[in-house]
Amino acid sequence: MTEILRPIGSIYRALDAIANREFQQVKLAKGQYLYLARIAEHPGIIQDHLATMVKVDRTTVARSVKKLEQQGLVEKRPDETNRKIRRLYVTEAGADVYPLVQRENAYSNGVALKGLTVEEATTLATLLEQVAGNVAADWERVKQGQTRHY
Amino acid sequence: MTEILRPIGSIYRALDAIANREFQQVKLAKGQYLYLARIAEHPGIIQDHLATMVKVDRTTVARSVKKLEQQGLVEKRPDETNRKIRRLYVTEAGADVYPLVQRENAYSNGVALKGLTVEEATTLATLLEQVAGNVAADWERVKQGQTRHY
DNA sequence: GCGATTATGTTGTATTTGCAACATAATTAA
DNA sequence: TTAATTATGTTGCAAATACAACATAATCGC
Repeated sequence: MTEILRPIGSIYRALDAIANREFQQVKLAKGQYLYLARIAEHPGIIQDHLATMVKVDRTTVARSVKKLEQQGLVEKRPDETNRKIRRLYVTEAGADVYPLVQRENAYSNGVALKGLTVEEATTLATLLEQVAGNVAADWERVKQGQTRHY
Repeated sequence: MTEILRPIGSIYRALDAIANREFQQVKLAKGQYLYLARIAEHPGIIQDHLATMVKVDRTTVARSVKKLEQQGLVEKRPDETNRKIRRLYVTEAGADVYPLVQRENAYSNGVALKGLTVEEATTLATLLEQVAGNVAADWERVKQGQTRHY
């Protein structure tokens, strides 16, 4: 069978390391750029959904978002009707940092796609979305404690 | 520009989390499956090259491999001519664990490719290899301390 | 309506991770 | 040959990460 996991791993680890290093300049800790961007793009999202969206452990997201809050980049607001959830929004300061994240990500994306035609890039994106969909279900199952049987 | 980084991130984090969880059964700590597999496939590889290959920080690889050694899954042998490097090999115990890593990875790969035709999978793999190549150079530059200019 | 289950959030704790900084062998340059 | 640079390896340390366990609000099933 065609192997796709290894190049995906290489691409991810390389670009994630670069991103984390770059964002130290704006005092973002490892991983925080991910959450900041998603919150900026999905105002009012709650932590658990954020975790599911990015596929990171709930408790990791919880602590990282708490830190974003302490840094004044994100705020948690109570919901009108649901007393348990806290909705997430970027603050003004957070809104200032977000474009830097976008710019870095766009740059990395450009590096990644260098030498591919527009059609190739589109094909790649489409196939990756499909794969991401396939994998999401498995992740949620395992996160809920189910074990695989080979 | 077409966005490919996010699905790649989702796929990676989801499958990496699953893999790490599965491999707890064979007492592999987070990340160790990566190194064990590469050492099994490249007998005699040295730590630094392993780090470059998988795109993980040198010092992280160093500690993870040290632990593999302490667990008796990998051994470090001196080189004939070079007194500094230590060549890595899987032990018999390590050779027993390696197929389990292969099996899990193959399973995940299958989940990932579900619903894609053989041609689509091949296309995807080819494009991903190209992207991985593009990204590798950037990673090494940043790891050597060079900063990007946007 | 009420009990059971699920969803959401938090904290404790052990571990991995990665940047700095260092040590020294090997290689390159002069 | 020797000095400078690079390659390889390690350790200190601060921080992120993730599993387990818990708390409680919300929702579901009856």
